[in-house]
Amino acid sequence: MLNRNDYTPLYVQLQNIIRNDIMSGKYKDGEMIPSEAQMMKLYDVTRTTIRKAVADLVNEGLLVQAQGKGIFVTLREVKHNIWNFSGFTDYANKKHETPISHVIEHKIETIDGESYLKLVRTRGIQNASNTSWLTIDHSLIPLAIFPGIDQYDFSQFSLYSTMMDKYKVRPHNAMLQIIPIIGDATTKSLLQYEEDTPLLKAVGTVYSDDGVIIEKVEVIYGPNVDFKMATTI
Amino acid sequence: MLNRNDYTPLYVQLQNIIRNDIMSGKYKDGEMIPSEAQMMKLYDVTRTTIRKAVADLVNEGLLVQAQGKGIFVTLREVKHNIWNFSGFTDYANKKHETPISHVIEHKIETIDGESYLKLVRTRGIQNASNTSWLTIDHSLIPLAIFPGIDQYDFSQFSLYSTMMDKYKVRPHNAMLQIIPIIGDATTKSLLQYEEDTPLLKAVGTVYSDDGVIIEKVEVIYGPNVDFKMATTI
DNA sequence: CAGTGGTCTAGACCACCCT
DNA sequence: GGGTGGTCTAGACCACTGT
Repeated sequence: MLNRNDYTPLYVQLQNIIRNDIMSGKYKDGEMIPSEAQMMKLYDVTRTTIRKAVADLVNEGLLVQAQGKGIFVTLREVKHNIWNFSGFTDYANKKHETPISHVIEHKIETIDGESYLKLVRTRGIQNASNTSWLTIDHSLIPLAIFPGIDQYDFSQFSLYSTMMDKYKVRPHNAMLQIIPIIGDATTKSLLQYEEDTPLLKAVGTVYSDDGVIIEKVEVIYGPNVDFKMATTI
Repeated sequence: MLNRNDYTPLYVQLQNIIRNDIMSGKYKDGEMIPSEAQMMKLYDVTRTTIRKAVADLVNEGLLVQAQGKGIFVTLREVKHNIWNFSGFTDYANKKHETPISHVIEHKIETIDGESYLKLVRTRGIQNASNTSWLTIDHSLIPLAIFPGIDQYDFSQFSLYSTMMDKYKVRPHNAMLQIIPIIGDATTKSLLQYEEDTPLLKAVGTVYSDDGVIIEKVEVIYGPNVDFKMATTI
């Protein structure tokens, strides 16, 4: 039942109840769950609260609503919409998820006489019980522009926040190429999937306001990541 | 302004207005749009309606809301797109190549009580001696908006030119999702490649100035197409 | 017809952010 | 403090679905 003294919003509590009922098998795939009117009585909240809870679950892809029929369970892949470079952390927070980074590689590398911090990370979100890894990021950060940036621990701190806060350099735009790939064994194990699902990789360069290259980046997106964009024609 | 006699829900009308204001550059990337309270006065609807409109656009990834701050545009504008929807013809001409279209399917189809022209084409460029096919396009064009558009031969005429010239409807913006796929046998034979190279597919919706859906589109890009973009962070 | 979700109104109180 | 979004209440009328 709902706890009105809890600081957790009622609609979140309600979502958890519904999610649980689905996961525990009380409501099975394709089956109808109680109608909005029934849930109003059942949980003693208004329809707005019910609809907010349901709308979010519809958005997650766990439920579908059909006018005149009811609310039905549709178990399928949960898709996320982050192709953004701009802030994995922001994205995760917005979704009420906890962002996680794991540093795989962190070393200084010299390429064509230039020193870079090479950073390889996996990034994901952690909810309640389990962690899902979403991307593998390879970054090269020029030490000439960010001297000493190799001291920071980027499993804890956001790369872009550090650039802005400590170096007063703001990532501004990026040139990217999108490439479809078949993940190799390492990729599969890092992103925890099995089949030969093709993935997306973005390869490109990130520039500051001044047009200086501040990062060369390569991001592999896992099978659960949605890559959405808007464009003018 | 909103039209209360229109059968279109107010929040949809509102979404179209906001989407348009973003696409037209009235609200720029990163900028704040009017607050919920301001929009209540501006459009004379309740906050619920505003919030519904905004919530959907947040979900589309066009806006973000920040408590205590406001509603902000997060348009990741694609500036250079080799793959553009805006006119395969234009693109080819710019490259001094001759564009070619081949119509594979051209028929009327009814989906959910709506009639559409279903158009499947392969498109490519022809230079000197040989032709290379670059994309496979699936389009659904609503006949309610383009009555009689099925009479035109789209191996000869550009779809968008026809829309503009004959129907005075201008494609304005698109919402797309990019998906990596493995081509099936048909795809391989149409795009003339052999190996199990993964390809890119764009699935989305094209809107006119008025926010009306004028095309549902699915484009498969062949192995020779570069998918590049520039974006602000 | 009764039951379902879809839309909308008119309020209320709160937590958060900035100055 | 004043403005912002976040949550919630208590209604209303409508369109759609099934029997």
